[in-house]
Amino acid sequence: MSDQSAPIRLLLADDQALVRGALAALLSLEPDLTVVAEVGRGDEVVPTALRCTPDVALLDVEMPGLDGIAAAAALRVALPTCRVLVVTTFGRPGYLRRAMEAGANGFVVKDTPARQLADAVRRVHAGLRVVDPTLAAETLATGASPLTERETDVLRAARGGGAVADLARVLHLSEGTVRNHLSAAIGKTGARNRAAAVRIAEQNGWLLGE
Amino acid sequence: MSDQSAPIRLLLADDQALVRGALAALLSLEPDLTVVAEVGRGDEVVPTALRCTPDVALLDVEMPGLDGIAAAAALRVALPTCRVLVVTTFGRPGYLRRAMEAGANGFVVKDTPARQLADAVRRVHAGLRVVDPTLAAETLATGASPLTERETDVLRAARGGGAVADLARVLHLSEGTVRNHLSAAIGKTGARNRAAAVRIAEQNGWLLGE
DNA sequence: CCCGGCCCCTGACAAATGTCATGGCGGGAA
DNA sequence: TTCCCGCCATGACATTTGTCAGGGGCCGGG
Repeated sequence: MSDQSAPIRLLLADDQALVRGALAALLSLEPDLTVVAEVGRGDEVVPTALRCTPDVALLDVEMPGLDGIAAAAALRVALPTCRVLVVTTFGRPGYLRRAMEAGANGFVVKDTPARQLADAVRRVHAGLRVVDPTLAAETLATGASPLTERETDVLRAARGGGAVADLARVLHLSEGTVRNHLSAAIGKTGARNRAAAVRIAEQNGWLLGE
Repeated sequence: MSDQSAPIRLLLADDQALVRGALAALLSLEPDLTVVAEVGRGDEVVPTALRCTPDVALLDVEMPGLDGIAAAAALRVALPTCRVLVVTTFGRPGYLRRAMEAGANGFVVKDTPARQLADAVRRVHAGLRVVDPTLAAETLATGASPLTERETDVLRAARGGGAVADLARVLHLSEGTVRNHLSAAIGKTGARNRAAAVRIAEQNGWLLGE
């Protein structure tokens, strides 16, 4: 397709070097695609993109430095001509929502067939939106996070498995306040446990952002 | 290398279709390697291998049906001529240990550079062992799991975040017994929490096997 | 044979956790 | 402005959790 025009320039961002390289190999098989840059950290996306001016950036969500959603948002303002395709391991409903709000043009889960990736890239480059339909439905069903900002903070801090006293110290809050927020989060998630609440919130992608 | 002899036949097992396909593309670039089969589930490894008779099998650890370690062990007896290279996302010390005990010939983490993968495959095919040196050291340091079988069971069941009563029901144990096992596990892991104990055990790869 | 390890259970206790009622503070919507 | 609503905080309470000290039964090695 369109072999006569200039190839689509790609930037790959994934923290696992092996899959990064493998994706590069896969996409390089297509004559109309070229990988012009690869990075392994979220905070390298914008600097590298400014240097290499890719047409499309493929961003993983789970990355050190800066998560893929935040990187997408930053890239949006730094290089508006560059389309963003988020490629992630987990089909967390919240991820899709956040990615779209951050201005991503497409969202692909890593267990879609390999052949479809190149098409997704072309679609995104053409200005179309690409979204996994199953995931889209699930996202609509799950809805946005019911958690308040502090509740999210507390839940995030609780992931490590620390006691209330620890969380209070880290968050500069009273122990009672922490317990209140936790209780609220437990109620909203429908869990009966702090641990279960963390798990549920995580699965829904409500705990993004460090 | 050795373009004149028959190419090395490969089987790929990874639950994420995209990385599976990408790895296939990457390895197919090498003239002396051929991908003869791809599967997305652990329990498909042996049947497919018997049909396709690969020389080397690349197995992910996290897979539905059967984890990569168990698949490696099964493959070992079903098709002894086939070498096994475990390729995994997480450098859990316990994974490496278990993989070696299961008869794997090599162990590669997914954030090693892409170029090294083909070499690893060739080394394994030549009968050599391939192991990430950093991870090997860490494995030696961490040692085998100190957890007893029941302690492991209880900890596994506790991942969901259920209360003691729930675990007791699932495991057909008294609540007191569950608490005792949990307490022991907490002590051995050095945690001060059930949740933290689960986290630590998981990170060390002590919770494998459904 | 006896000892030690693992397993299962009991009962009791201290500590952590989850819930509730209550109240003050601030900002945004009606 | 008034009235929510989120946020922070207290204190009190019931429940859950983690710990400890027991007690049995089953093995396998010294």
